[in-house]
Amino acid sequence: MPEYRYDPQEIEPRWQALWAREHTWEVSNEAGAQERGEGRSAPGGAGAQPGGRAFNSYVLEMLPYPSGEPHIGHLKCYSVGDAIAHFHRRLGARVLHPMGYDAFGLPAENHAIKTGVHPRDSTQASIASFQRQFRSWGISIDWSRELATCEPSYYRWTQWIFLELFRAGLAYRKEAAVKWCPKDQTVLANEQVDAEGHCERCGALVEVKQLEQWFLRITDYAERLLGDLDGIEWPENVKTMQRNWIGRSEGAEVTFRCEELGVDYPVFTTRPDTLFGATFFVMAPEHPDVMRLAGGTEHEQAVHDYVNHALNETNEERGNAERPKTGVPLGRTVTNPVNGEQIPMYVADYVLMEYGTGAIMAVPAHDERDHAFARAFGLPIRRVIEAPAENDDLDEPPAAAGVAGELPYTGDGVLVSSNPDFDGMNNRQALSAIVAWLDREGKGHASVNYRLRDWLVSRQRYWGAPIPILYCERCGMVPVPDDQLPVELPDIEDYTPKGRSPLAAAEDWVNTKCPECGGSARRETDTMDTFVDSSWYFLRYCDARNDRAAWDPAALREWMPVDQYIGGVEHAILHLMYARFFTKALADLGHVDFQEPFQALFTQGMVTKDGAKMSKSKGNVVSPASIVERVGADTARCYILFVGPPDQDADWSDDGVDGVHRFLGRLWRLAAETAERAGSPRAAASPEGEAEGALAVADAAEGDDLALLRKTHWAIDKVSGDLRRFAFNTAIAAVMELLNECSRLRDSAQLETLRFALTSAASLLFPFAPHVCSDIYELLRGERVWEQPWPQAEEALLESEVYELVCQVNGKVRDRVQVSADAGPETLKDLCRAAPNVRAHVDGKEIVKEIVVPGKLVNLVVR
RNA sequence: GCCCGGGUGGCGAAAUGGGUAUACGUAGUCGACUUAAAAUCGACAGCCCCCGUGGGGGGCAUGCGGGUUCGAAUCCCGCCCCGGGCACCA
Repeated sequence: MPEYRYDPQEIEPRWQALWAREHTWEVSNEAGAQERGEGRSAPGGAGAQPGGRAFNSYVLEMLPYPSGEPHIGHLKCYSVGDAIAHFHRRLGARVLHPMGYDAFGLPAENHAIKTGVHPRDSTQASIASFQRQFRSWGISIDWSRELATCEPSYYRWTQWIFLELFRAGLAYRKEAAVKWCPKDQTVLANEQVDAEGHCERCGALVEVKQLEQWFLRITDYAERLLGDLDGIEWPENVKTMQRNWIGRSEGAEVTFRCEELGVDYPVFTTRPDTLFGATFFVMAPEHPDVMRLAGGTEHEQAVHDYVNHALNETNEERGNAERPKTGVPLGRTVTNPVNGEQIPMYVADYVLMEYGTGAIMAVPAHDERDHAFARAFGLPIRRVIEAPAENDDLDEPPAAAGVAGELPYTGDGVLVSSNPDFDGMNNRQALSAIVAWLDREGKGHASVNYRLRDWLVSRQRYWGAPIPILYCERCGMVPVPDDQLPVELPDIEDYTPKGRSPLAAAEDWVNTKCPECGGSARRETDTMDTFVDSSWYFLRYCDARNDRAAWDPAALREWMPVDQYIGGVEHAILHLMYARFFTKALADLGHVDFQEPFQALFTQGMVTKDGAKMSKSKGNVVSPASIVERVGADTARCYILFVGPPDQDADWSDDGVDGVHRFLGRLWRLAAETAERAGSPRAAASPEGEAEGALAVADAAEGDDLALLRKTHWAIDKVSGDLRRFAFNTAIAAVMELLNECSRLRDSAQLETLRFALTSAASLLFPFAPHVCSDIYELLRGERVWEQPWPQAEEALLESEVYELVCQVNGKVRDRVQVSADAGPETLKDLCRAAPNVRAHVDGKEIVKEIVVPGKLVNLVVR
């Protein structure tokens, strides 16, 4: 017998070449279009589509940001996604599984600043490297739909969407505070400012500057973004993160009036029940009225200094809730609308301009922050809620609400020292009553507030999609007409930002004609946040080569929403929220007819080395290319899925990789030897009826043949179930068990049985190790495994006519006996009592209870 | 501080609805093949104790302490540790 050597370096390129040559993983839109109206259905399970009718499935991994080479996290993400894509195909789906690149962004631009290499060139080089490696991993991608967000043919439509949002009032300009380096004369991204507030490049103290910025009105969608989370199959932790980010709070808006200036100041509060305990009023340093209020008072200078200082603090400093409260009086008072009291006004940095109205009523008795401020400034603290007497019943307040007698008390209780109408009332009832009263008096109303802020999308950067807006001296802000899109990014020499976007220096490009009046106009020089590019790419894949529209609605109807989205949990908030927002906005504009882009989401865990995140500085980076070169892509992919549950972090171990490599080698060698023995050489297509042949074996099977058949069907059942719950690690373990059984019985079982078992192993392992399994399937059957339906487990072979009954005494296993599968409870009890070691433990004692779990165990309770 | 994950052999892990804890893989030990090694193949293997040639028996083990149950890694209560997210959001 010849010696067989498993050689992935020979096997893998051979199959990759075939898939490329035959465009195996490409799907057209037309075929599906004919089936439209059949109703889409998720692959609920093998045989979910009786009659084998094709259904559509869109399997998508988050598109990579092409920088350098793919890392191990990419390998994990695409190994998971490809396994799902293959599984869906074999269940009968037409699978859309595309690839693209999130190709605009800061790293390429910073690289350009350092080296002068155009971002387009470095990005293109990186994309080439990603393409090469994805092909070398054998990922089943429909390359005909490939895209990069930096191509004009793509960002033309990014710009079109921006203008659609603009025309709908969802994109707008507003002054906003940005980080500004006075020495470099440039706007800085938050990441470019160090913890102490210095410019990363020159070390100068960074200032805050108000500049006109572009925003997208995502806050209009807060309620829908929150509510629609209930209808999608996402991990609970991701939903929770989005809910927290949206941060819905119910409460009331209440108006406090400054009589001296005759100005009303509304505040938002979640606790209108504590209104009678408001003893002062605080405004954020950014509040536009602060200087006007302090003007002419003895505090004017102090307020000026305080505000200046506060505005120049870093987010880290401002955000630290632990540090002592600071602030200064404004020298004015406002009227508390519920009792007419004049309460003093302050400015303090613990109040945020971005939330609510930028001003708060302070209730020091029932809010920890207000309490701390009142203590620091010697302000009155008035208790208006009395905690329930004692925690002597089940309704004890949560520990977080504080101890009953102490202040601040944030729990529930009974209103006191408020007003005869409300005193004695439970605070939750009083809350509604007070809001109703405010409403009647015109002094307030119920209100909902969100933590979510509008999305700042303009960047003073070069390597992004230009914002397609013109500024005409006569007509003002003018959108670039659709027929003039894309607004192409001009080539420039100097990428360093100088006060404005680097694009501002391209005078020829900036100066243009107004499409409305023909007069001179200037282009917007800011570019878009790269998150805009990635907020709609999944739509473009459905119709990637359309040059007349962003997509044909029919194409979206065929594929959207994405059936299974896969990516890192680090995108739980921003990308996934923005993509949902775009989808809803586009639905409102009539461009799509669904509300959620991603029906199901899977978030994969991180891959670490020696327990630490891989990083160049730590020198613990494992490069996928080196692994593939050493042991092949099948091993790399299987290992990353075998090492543990894919949603959890996994630590890379070279020993583990070798183990999986040995396993694939054993499988391939045994298959090759078996093929040789069976005289079924490669490419000589085997005769019809192979599967029936195996079944014929099943009918008559006994002994080792039956054992091997049973193991095979057990594995089919196990892997099918495991794939549905993303338990790839146990699926692979099940195929390992099957192979171990094959090895054990290789000489005692019939050749046909062995061939059937190995064919099944290859079929089941194919979603994880496509090359070697294609090779094995061809060796044993002369057929293409990816064209075969997913195997079905025979019910009859999943059950055995005997099993091992566990015999327990007082819950401890004392013996095991072989019993017939159809034995009744009484028989089982008898057999258990008769077991030798059970008798030893029962002897001389009284059996008080007998528990029977048919198919599993009998437990005798003795005294 | 708040909200999520997680804690099981030397290591990665499994146990899918309360029912045989430790599947599978690693590293390890022993054996076969070999002049030798690697590779490959086969066997053993949670910890402790007892009897014994083979083999068998008992006790203890799923972060810690309680509880529910015939029976708990799994459910409940109270803690400890590790990782992640949010964090002055009124």
